[in-house]
Amino acid sequence: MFRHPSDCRASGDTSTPRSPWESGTAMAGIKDVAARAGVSVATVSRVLNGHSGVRADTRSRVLSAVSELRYRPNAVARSLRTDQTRTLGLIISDVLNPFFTELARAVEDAARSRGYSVIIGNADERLALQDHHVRTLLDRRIDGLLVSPAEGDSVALREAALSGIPMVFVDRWIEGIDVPVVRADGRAAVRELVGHLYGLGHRRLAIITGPVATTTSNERVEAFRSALREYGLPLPEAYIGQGDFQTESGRRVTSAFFGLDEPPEAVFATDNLMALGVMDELRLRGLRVPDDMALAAFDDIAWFPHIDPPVTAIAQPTPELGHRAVAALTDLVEGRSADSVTLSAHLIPRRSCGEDERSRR
Amino acid sequence: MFRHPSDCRASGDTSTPRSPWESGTAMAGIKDVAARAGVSVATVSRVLNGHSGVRADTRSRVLSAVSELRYRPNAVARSLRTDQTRTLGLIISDVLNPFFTELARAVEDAARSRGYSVIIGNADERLALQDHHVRTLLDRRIDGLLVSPAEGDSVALREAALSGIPMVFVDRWIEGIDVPVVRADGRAAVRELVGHLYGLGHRRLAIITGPVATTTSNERVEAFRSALREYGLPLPEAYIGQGDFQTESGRRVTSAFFGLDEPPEAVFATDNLMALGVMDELRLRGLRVPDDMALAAFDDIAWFPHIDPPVTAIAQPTPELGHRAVAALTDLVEGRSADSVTLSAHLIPRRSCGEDERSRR
DNA sequence: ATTACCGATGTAATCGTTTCCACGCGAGCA
DNA sequence: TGCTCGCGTGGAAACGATTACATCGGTAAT
Repeated sequence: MFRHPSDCRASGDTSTPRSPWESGTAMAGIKDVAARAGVSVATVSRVLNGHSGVRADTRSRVLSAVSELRYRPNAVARSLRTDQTRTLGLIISDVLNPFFTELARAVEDAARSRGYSVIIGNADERLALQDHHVRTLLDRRIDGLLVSPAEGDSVALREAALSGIPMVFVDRWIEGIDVPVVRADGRAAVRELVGHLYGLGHRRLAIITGPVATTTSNERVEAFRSALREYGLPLPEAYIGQGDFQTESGRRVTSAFFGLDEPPEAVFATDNLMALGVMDELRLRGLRVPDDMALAAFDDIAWFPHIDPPVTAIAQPTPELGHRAVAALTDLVEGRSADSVTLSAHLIPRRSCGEDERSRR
Repeated sequence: MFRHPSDCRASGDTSTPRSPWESGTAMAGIKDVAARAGVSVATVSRVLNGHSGVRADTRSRVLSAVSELRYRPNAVARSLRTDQTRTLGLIISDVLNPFFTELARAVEDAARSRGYSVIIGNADERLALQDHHVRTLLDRRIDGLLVSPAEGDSVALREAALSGIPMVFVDRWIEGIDVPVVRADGRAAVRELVGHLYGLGHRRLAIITGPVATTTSNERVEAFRSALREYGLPLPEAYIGQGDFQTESGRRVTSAFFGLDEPPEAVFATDNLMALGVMDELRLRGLRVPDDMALAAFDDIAWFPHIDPPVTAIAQPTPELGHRAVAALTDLVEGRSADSVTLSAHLIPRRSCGEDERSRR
C-alpha cells in the first residue's frame, strides 16, 4: 500500500524526503483535515458520511479543508471499522471466453450503479485456482460473492456458503449448496436446435460436452439427448465428446469424431470456445462447414455472423443475467432476501448447419 | 464485509444467534487462536508471518490452533497495519476487446505468481469512468497501478503519478506522465502491411483511427501515413476515418467511406473491434471482403482465421506485454527501479486483403 | 429562577493485525 | 557467585477510520 514517505501529519513535517518519488503532497489523514478545519475528527467523519447534526458553517469549513488537502478517506481503515468493504467478488470460469467477459462487464455496471466495486477472479476452469480466489476474496472481507463455479467439489465454496457470506451462483451452480441461482434455461433452445438440425436433414448428431460436473453442461447434454429421443434419433456414446469448455478440447474431440467409422454429420458444441476448437480442427483437415460437418454452438458472440459460414448459436440474455445476479446478491448483502431467477435462451439460426429451405429455394 | 453475527470471541459466546444463516462456526480472530494455543497474539502473528525466534513446539501448537479454528487472517486489518495490500490495480480500456482480456489474463497470472492479486477496472474508453476507477483503487490503497489510459487528459492519473504511487503504462501511455511504459511498437508491422496491400494491387488505402489522443492510434496512423508516402501513395483526409476503438465507430466510418465519390479499396482498422464494425457494415450492404473492400486489422484474435475471409492482422505479443508490465510494476512496488520496454508486433497475412501471388498462381 | 432538554461538538474505545519494547530465564563467562 | 547475554515470549501502541457516550451552551417549560 502506498504511503507517502515524508509522512507529514498535521504535527510536524520537518522530516526529510527519503524516496525517489519526491514532489507529491503527503497523503492527508482525517486528523489533518480536522486540524485544518479546527474541529475534531468525529465531526469530519460526520460530514463525510452525511450525518445530520452538523452546523452548516462547520460543515463547509470541513469540506473546504477536505478539498484543500485533497483528502480521500482510507477505505482500508474504514472497512476495518465498519465491517463492510462495499465490494463484491466475482468468480468466473474463464476470462478468455467472451460470454464470461460480457457477463463480467454487466456485473460491474450493475454493481457500480449500486455503489459497489467488484473484484474479478478468473478460475480458468481449474478447481484449485477457483478455490484460491475464493479464499483470497474472503480474506479481503468482500461483502458478497458471485460465482460461476468450475467443475468439481469445491471445499472453499462449501465452506464459504457455510460461513454464511452472501453468495449467489450465476450461470452454473453446485448441487447441495443452497444459494440463489441466476441463470438461463437452455433446454427449450436446445430442442429447437435439434429440430433445426433434423429439418436440415442431419441424422447423425453429436455433442461436445463441458466438464462432467458442471450443471450447464449436464443440462445441455440432457436436453440434447431427450430431443434426439423425440425425433427417434440415437445418441451413441461415441457421439458424446467429453470436452472442458476450452478451445483445445473442441479440437481434440473433433479429431476423435473423425476417427470413427461413421463420423457425425452435425456437432453441437456446448460453448463457443469449443466451437472455435472444432473449426480449428476442421480447417486443419481442409474440411468445410457445413458440408463435411455441420456446427452449432451454445453462446452467441459478436464474431459468429462473420465466420465462414456464419455459425448458428444459442444466445443467452447475458447482460440481464449479470444485472439480475447483482440485484440478488446486493439484496442478500443488504439484509433482504433473494430468489433464484431463470431466464431463457433462444436459437439464432445461421448457416453453419446448412441452408434453410428458403435460401436453397 | 461479512462478520458472523453471534460474534463469539474467545471470551464469551453466550449471545444468541441473530441471523438466518446460523450454522457456521464464528469467524475466528487472532485472539481466539492465541487463546487456544495458550500464547499471546504476538506469537501467533510471528508464526503466521514466518518470523524466526519461535520455539518449534510453540509454533506447532499455534499451527494446530490455526487449523482447528480454521483461522484466516483478516487482510483488511493486516493492510491497515502494514500499509500494503499486495494488490495491483489494472485499468483497461475495454473488457469487451479480446486484446485487453488476453492482457488482463496475463497480468493476473504474472501477479499471482508474485503473490499479488489484481483488481481490474474497465474504463470502457470513457475518461470519467477511468478516473472513477483510478480513485477507487487509490482509496483502497493498492500497491501499484497498471494502466492503459483512455483518451484525454486524466486528472486522476496525473494526480496519482504526482502522489508517487508506483505506476506503469501498458500498451498506451500519456505524454508528460513520467512512468515506465510497456508496449509493442507496431510501426514496422504497419509498414509491412502497407507493402502487402500495395503488392496486392491496392492503391486507395484508408485507415480507421482510434480516439485522437491515444498514443497507439497516433503511432499507427503516423506509421501508415509515412509508409504510404514511401510508396508514393496519397492519404487524403477523407480516407482517415475517425473512430474510437469500438465496434460502432467502425461501422459508421465504413458507411462514410461508401459515401465518397471514390471509396477506398482497402481499409486498415486500428483495432479488432472496429474491424468487426466494418464487417458488420459490409454485410449490411451485401458487400464482400476483399472484392468490394479489403480489410486489415490491428490486434490478432483467435476468431480471425475463421472469418470469411480470414482476416490479415497485426499481432502483438500480448501475454508477454502483460508479464513484462507486471515485472516492471512489482519492481517499482518493491523499491527497485524499472525501465520502459518495447516489444514488437508483426504482420500475419491472411486473405482479407486479396489472394497473394502463390494462391492466385 | 431552576430544571430539563436538545443540538453541536469533542473524547476515547474499537475494529484485527503487526511490531517495538520490556521481561524472565537459563547458559556462559569471569 | 554474579553479570551479561540472548532467546523466547508477552504487553501494548500503533494503523485511520467510525461511533457510543460525555460535555457544554443555550432555550423553553415550569
